[in-house]
Amino acid sequence: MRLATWNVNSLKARLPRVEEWLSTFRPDVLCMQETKCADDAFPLMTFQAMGYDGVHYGVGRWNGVAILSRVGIEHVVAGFGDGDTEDAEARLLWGTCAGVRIGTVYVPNGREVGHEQYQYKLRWLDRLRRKVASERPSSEPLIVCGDFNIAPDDRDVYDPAVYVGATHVSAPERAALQSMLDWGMVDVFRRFYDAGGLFSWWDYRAGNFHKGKGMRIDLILMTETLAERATSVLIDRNARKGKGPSDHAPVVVDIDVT
DNA sequence: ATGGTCGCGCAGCGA
Repeated sequence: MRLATWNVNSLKARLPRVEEWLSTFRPDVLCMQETKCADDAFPLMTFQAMGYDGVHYGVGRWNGVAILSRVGIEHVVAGFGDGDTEDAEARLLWGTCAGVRIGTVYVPNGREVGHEQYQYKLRWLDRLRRKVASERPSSEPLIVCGDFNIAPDDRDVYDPAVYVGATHVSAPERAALQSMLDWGMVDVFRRFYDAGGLFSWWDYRAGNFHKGKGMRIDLILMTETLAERATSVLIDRNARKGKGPSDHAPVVVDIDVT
């Protein structure tokens, strides 16, 4: 199975790039974040014409998540579906593709440390951890991928000094991510790369992409039973180049599920 | 030149 995650930063603005990318990589599953569209504006037929089924959860303008699959999508759940009051923002969507339970996540940005949005981010991450643990036993195949808005460690930012005191690197955020890893999820990218300087997001401003000033905040977490079958991972930074890119690059994993 | 970007949606905010 080839699975990818990509924060597209508006599906409407990015559709030509997404179509081009799909036809090149032909993933079995593509999880998207920040579609910024409502469900009735999701261009499902465009994807169907390319052989993909798709589900979307969004209310327009901000956030919005989607899953495309050419190996089927079943048991779709929008949001946490944990019985508590549903989050007002569309940041989480689940589906089962070829027997693998998959969640696409757009973790809140947090704005700045201590901000009300930062507290929301930490609460959201804790709720995600509980949701993940209730979704499947850690011994079973489970993938949670997307824009976590967390750089797992200092290798994942271009200059740790720049980010002292900032969101995305704070100890509580990293601890929240670590608690999911402790439960049994693997940041599969790190199974293949030890180096720093390998990023998935670069600010549009000030030519940061061309200066190599980025962060790795788009993650594919999977349970060990899948991670041990992963055969390759890459961040397609070519997708960040050229005219009209998202500020995020897709992350792709190949898993031998035969 | 002394900042430098996008997207949404039409001002200014969020990232």
